[in-house]
Amino acid sequence: MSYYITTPIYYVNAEPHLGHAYTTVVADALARFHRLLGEETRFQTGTDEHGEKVMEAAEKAGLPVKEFVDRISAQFRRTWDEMDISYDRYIRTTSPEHVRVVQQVLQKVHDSGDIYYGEYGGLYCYGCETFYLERDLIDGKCPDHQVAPTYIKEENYFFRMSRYQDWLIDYIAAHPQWIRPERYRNEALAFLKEPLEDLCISRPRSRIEWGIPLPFDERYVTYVWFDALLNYLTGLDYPAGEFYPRFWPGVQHFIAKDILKPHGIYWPTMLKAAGVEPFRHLNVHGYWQMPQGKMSKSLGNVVEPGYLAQHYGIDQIRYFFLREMVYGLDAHFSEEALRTRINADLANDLGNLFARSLGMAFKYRKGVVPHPGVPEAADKDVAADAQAMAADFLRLFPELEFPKALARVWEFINHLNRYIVTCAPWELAKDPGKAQRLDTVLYHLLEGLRWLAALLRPVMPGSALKMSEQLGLGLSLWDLPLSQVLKWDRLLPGSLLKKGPPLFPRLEMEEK
RNA sequence: GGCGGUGUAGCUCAGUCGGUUAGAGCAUGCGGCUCAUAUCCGCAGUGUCCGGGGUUCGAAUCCCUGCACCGCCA
Repeated sequence: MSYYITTPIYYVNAEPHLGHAYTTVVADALARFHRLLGEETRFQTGTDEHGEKVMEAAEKAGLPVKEFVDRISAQFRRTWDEMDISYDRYIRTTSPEHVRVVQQVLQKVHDSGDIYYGEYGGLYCYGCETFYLERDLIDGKCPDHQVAPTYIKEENYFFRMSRYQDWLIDYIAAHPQWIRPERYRNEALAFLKEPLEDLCISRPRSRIEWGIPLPFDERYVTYVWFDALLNYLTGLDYPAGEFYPRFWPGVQHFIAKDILKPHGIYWPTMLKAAGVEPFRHLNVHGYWQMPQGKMSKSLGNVVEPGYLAQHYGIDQIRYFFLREMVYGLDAHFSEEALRTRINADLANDLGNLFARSLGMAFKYRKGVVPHPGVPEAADKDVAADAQAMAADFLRLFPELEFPKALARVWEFINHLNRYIVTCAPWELAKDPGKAQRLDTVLYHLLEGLRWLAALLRPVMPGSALKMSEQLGLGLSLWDLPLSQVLKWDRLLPGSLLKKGPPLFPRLEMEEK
């Protein structure tokens, strides 16, 4: 089974914020997870660069459109690089490959009769890029922009989305997990209770130039969503490239709830019309609620991922994202909550466990992994719990149950901390007759840490690597599929540990 | 206006098919340890499970209703 993991391509009319970062980190963690299991994995992100709003944003910035999109797209890419995002491909909708794919699909759907030419007149808001009905207006103005829309009548091309309504309803009904979590599946079904209208997929060039020309009518460019969604096919070099048959339809799309409609309705019907199998899952997540309410520029509470990463550390942010938000639900964001997680979970529990374990190994055994003796009950408990933790983690992670998966890992961390107190190695060290017992305890501790490093790799890649280095793990204990790494007693007695700075420095809570 | 969700400890949340004294983490208080990043371990709590009514031997859980907040659609 192969995994094709995607984030949305982010719209370049605004700079990267917390929400973009969350989607991207989740997708990255899952991609790393599948790679670790030795599964064929491909992960992609990128930017969506056409449409009227982008033109406007460029104008506002006083830049030629191309220059503007280059700049913002690069900014997104830099942010992901700073956050250790392991994308295999970075898609831009202005790239020639993408333009080619969009035109091919349009032509195909046109040829098969699912695109027709028609006339549409209505009240159009340029800000929303949408036609409005009288009843939707507030005081005759667009509800979002407070601007009176203009009546325009124009001829356009329409995609016969309505033709696939029943098919889509049946497909959703037959595949309960297809759109997940369930609340969003229900929302998609709610859309479909009303008759589906055909989708207007063109914009006249007289009005907007910044888009992909329709292959069958040069007077028009493609509607930005029809263009953007196809990036998922471009990323596999559809239709002739080698990736397409390898990775389609094993697709895991990750999106935030605001773009459920395009992904849950437009996209599957587009695929159906183009003769392409549906994706495997659409994974929809919620919003980060800010302390002052919704995140918005006017409130000045937009959080930049780059700032967080620099201030608190990449892995700290990644951990927080996955631990604090139940996938699919909204969650609260605050720097205070972040600091609390960092100190309580990372510095105190995990970081300190790691430091005290290695500290004792150096103090009592000169940094050499000892040979374990015959295990006692407490030791066997540790080994058994490690196995149980791994089993739970491996089950929960692909179900997107990140908080549960991590909480389970932390149960094991607590177990190891308790194990230390119970066995009291500092007492054993005082009695030469208990040398072998001390060896056994230290070995079990270090071996437990090795399992932690292995499992935390998708979540905190940088820290996991530091752990593996300090544990003296060679490539044979690290760069292998998890199934081979996760075997108790694999840590090699006699191998050398390495000292290092604290994995997760404790933050002072007073400072702000 | 229609549909849906949420409401549980000071805070953030878990509570499967209805079944003993309703749970976790953080914060708080007390005790223990000294290997460790003043960390760790143990103990202690505290609750009108949003209000009201109903079904049931038994309701945080099911039904009705009211309130509050949120989302989607129109």
